[in-house]
Amino acid sequence: MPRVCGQIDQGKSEAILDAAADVLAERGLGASISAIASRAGVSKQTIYNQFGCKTELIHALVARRVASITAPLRVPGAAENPEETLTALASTLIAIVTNPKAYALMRLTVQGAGAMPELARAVFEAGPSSTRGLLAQFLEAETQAGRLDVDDPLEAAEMFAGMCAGHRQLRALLGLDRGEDAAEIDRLARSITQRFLRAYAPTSLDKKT
Amino acid sequence: MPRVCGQIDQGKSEAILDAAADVLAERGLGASISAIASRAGVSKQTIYNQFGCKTELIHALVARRVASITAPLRVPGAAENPEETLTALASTLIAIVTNPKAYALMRLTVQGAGAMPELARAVFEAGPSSTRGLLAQFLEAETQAGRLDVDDPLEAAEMFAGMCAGHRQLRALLGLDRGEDAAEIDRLARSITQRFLRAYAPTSLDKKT
DNA sequence: TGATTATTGGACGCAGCAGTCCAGTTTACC
DNA sequence: GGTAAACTGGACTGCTGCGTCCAATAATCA
Repeated sequence: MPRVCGQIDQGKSEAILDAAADVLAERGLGASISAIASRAGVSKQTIYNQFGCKTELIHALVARRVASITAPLRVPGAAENPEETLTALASTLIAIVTNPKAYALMRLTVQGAGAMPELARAVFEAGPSSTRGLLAQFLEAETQAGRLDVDDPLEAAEMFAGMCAGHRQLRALLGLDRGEDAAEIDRLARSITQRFLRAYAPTSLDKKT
Repeated sequence: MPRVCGQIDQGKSEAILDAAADVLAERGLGASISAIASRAGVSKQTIYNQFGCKTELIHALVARRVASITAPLRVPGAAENPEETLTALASTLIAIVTNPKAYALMRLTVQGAGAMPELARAVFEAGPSSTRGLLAQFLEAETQAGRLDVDDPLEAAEMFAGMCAGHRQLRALLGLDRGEDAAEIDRLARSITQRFLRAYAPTSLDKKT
């Protein structure tokens, strides 16, 4: 059912990627193209017409997913109040780590790390790595403003991210988690932020609000 | 070359597990029994004689590896000085996270999480989960002794573990890391411990040593 | 030395999957 | 209505892997 001659059917393309995401999440990288085609309600040949090979399909899927997952990850510019900024970021990080789509993607990437190292690197750079960089910039600015005392911003950013991830990331990758309550995420985010601020508070001054 | 009639050759058994560890680390769960047999210098049939099927072989391998990896993970009893205890634990945790054998095992477990969920749970319980429990006990004791002020020991233990793991665990799982310098591990462990102690220091008292 | 048993290596059956091919059909455009 | 393009679905090739089978071999024990 081609809508535009000489052109690929965008609707089918999306349907294929959606189906691929589902099936790959369920069965891992070993999922067959036939299974994806069935799920998408599409012929196997159509998938090959549009993506060429399985690897290309996975690349396309990952690119789309990375974009949608990392979208809320913009660290706000230096606000007056680092606590609110960091709490918001912590919430986002925890939500992402425990988000089924995100860890399905990450599990896929771990599985394919051997066969497609470029993909592993791309996912890491687009997600965790770039977030760490942005957070480090924020921490550095706060330090210059005298509201924090961070000697090594990258290291501190990594600690903050690690505190948010905890074992949740591993549990999610191992399929042991069924998601986190929104209220619990909020509580955790506040707790983490408060501890982090104590750890990096300027030594000579009392901590304000 | 059977050494003892009616008995399985233990030496060969070990050789098979060693080879399986290598080959599975290189090629992931998709590695073939033939490849493992070749590496072990053993016939494929011998593997089936001793382990029955591929799944059993992997279970045996994982059991052995988990034991060897988690061996150094005993948290010492409450020492007089929490800083030394925590620094030592942080070093161990970082070393494990960046230890090729450990993350090869974890990658394997993540890959097989779909097909063998019991194995995923067992690995998680034996490793990260039990460590967190031990650390939580230590933090609770230190709190009762007045040297720390930890309201939620399990949560704090998870934060500590997260600070140690950082992105290193993910990088290792994705095959982006080539291990960490021993000096760097030591420096990191001290840095993490100091920040953690500041975050959880008793509020009304100055921090000693 | 003779009996027993594990090991070996190669062949085999079976199954699943990547990717191709093609005849027939549907759809869009002119 | 006619044409060109994409889609369908099913058959097909080629490959790889699991797990089995078996005749020959080597090592142990009595």
